[in-house]
Amino acid sequence: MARLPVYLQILADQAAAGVANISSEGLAELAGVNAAKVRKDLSYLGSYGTRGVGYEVDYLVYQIRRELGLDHDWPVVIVGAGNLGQALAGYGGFTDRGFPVAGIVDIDHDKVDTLVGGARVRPLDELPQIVAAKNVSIGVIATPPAAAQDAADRLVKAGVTSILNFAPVVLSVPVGITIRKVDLAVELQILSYHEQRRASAQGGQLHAVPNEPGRGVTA
Amino acid sequence: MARLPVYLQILADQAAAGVANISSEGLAELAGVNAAKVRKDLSYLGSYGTRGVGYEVDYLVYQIRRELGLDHDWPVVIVGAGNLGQALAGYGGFTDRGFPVAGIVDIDHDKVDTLVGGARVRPLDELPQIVAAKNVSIGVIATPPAAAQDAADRLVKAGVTSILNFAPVVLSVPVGITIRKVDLAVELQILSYHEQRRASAQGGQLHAVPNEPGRGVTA
DNA sequence: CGAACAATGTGCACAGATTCACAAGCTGAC
DNA sequence: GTCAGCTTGTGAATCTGTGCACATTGTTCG
Ligand SMILES: NC(=O)c1ccc[n+]([C@@H]2O[C@H](COP(=O)([O-])OP(=O)(O)OC[C@H]3O[C@@H](n4cnc5c(N)ncnc54)[C@H](O)[C@@H]3O)[C@@H](O)[C@H]2O)c1
Ligand SMILES: NC(=O)c1ccc[n+]([C@@H]2O[C@H](COP(=O)([O-])OP(=O)(O)OC[C@H]3O[C@@H](n4cnc5c(N)ncnc54)[C@H](O)[C@@H]3O)[C@@H](O)[C@H]2O)c1
Repeated sequence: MARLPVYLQILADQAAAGVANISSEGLAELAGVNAAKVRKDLSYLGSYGTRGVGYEVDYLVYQIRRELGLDHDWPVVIVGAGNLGQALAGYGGFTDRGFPVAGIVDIDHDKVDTLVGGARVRPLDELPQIVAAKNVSIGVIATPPAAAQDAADRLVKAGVTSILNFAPVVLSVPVGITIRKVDLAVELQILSYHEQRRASAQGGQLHAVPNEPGRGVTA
Repeated sequence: MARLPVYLQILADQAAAGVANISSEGLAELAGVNAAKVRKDLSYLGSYGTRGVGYEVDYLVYQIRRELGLDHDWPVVIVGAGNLGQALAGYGGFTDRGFPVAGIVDIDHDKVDTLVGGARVRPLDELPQIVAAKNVSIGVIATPPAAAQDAADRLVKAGVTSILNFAPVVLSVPVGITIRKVDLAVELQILSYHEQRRASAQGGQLHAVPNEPGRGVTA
């Protein structure tokens, strides 16, 4: 399930805050979902909650980590050292969460050998060596859209089996390769869609939002 | 539906490439989804496809734009001018797609008045003025996790009704506010989950991927 | 020890999304 | 003008995911 990472993050927070046990209801509240859903999800792990008490936070963290394959690091290679690639490479949050940056490559010779976030940008040609040396299986594409397919092909050829794509294009990859796309413009368009409906819902006055009668989350 | 933006992007590409008509099957192929799904989605727009021919690309683009509320610009305000905030502000792709950056604010006085991507960083206090002056209804949160809830509260108070959140925390907002979260670590964890399953699927040898026997997309 | 209590795990019903299959409709060629 | 060939639009079957409700089980306190 795609909700496990969310639980994991919340549980890690709670553990850090010294919480030892949590009920499905408590976790559901924090995650903004239904309590029954939480129990179903956790029971899928063959999980061990204690009736009358709840779940032991530490053990749950361990279980989810194990299920997600986070019991060891997954080095990541970034293709494209532009605006976004640099922000990603310079961001410490990935290493903390088990995704160290094994390398970042760029086709532009002016960018090669510059430093971003502690890593030196390497030429695109060295991608296979980086992948092989660090046993990388996850690649991140942060190139312009026109170059994204080429980047994907190179990653696959180098041996990467999972790709996270930030370029707003649909990539074509061999079967067996897992690919996920993060398109920020799409996210904004979904928001504008909601704004649109909000505006055209009778009355049409903007910014007239019923405030504070209960805090909820609109998924 | 959350697929409309994807169709829109593909159709815009096709239009730019000079394609005048497209069949549901063609579009489905490009979007990596089922053809019947495409037809259902488009028929929801009360759309006009021509039997025997397909859909007129330009008109479809117009229809989807209209449905998504993209017939006019939606100015966006960014809270937090760090790594990510700067990358977002400096990225031209948003303006091109109808989401100009109305302003970017930061709590750090050292960052205020610096230039990022053509915009000058403004102090956090000026958020209400920016929102009011440009009639902003979409806010983007690019602050550290600990400050994200505060940023959300300020955005809501200033009159923003939709929020895109990059901080890895679950935000609590009044009902009526639309919120979407983009958590890159979650995306990576989902990839590692697939890697995990790949590795533990009998055999366990990494990087042994059946190459090129048909190019598909693993959603 | 036993009873009240608390919270899990799951059967079941329901709602929404997905896919299939096919009738209806348009186009173009002969 | 008619017919063959495509392609849409949609009814129906199916699948997936969600949420309720409750029996079950462990805990705590008298
Ligand atoms: N910057 C953002 O905030 C943002 C937001 C949403 C989407 N995106 C998308 O992310 C991608 C990168 O954006 P950006 O702002 O960093 O662009 P950018 O132009 O700043 O950086 C692109 C980098 O990729 C390099 N490059 C070009 N072709 C390459 C190739 N074949 N192999 C390797 N490297 C290559 C370029 O030299 C450049 O350094 C784009 O597709 C963009 O649409 C960016
Ligand atoms: N950089 C990335 O690639 C990346 C990737 C994934 C997630 N994120 C998330 O995005 C967020 C920002 O990341 P970053 O790398 O840009 O961090 P950063 O530390 O570089 O920047 C954060 C900025 O927010 C400002 N800030 C702090 N408190 C504020 C407040 N209350 N109001 C307004 N501004 C405030 C800080 O002054 C700073 O300039 C973080 O939550 C991070 O987890 C970043």
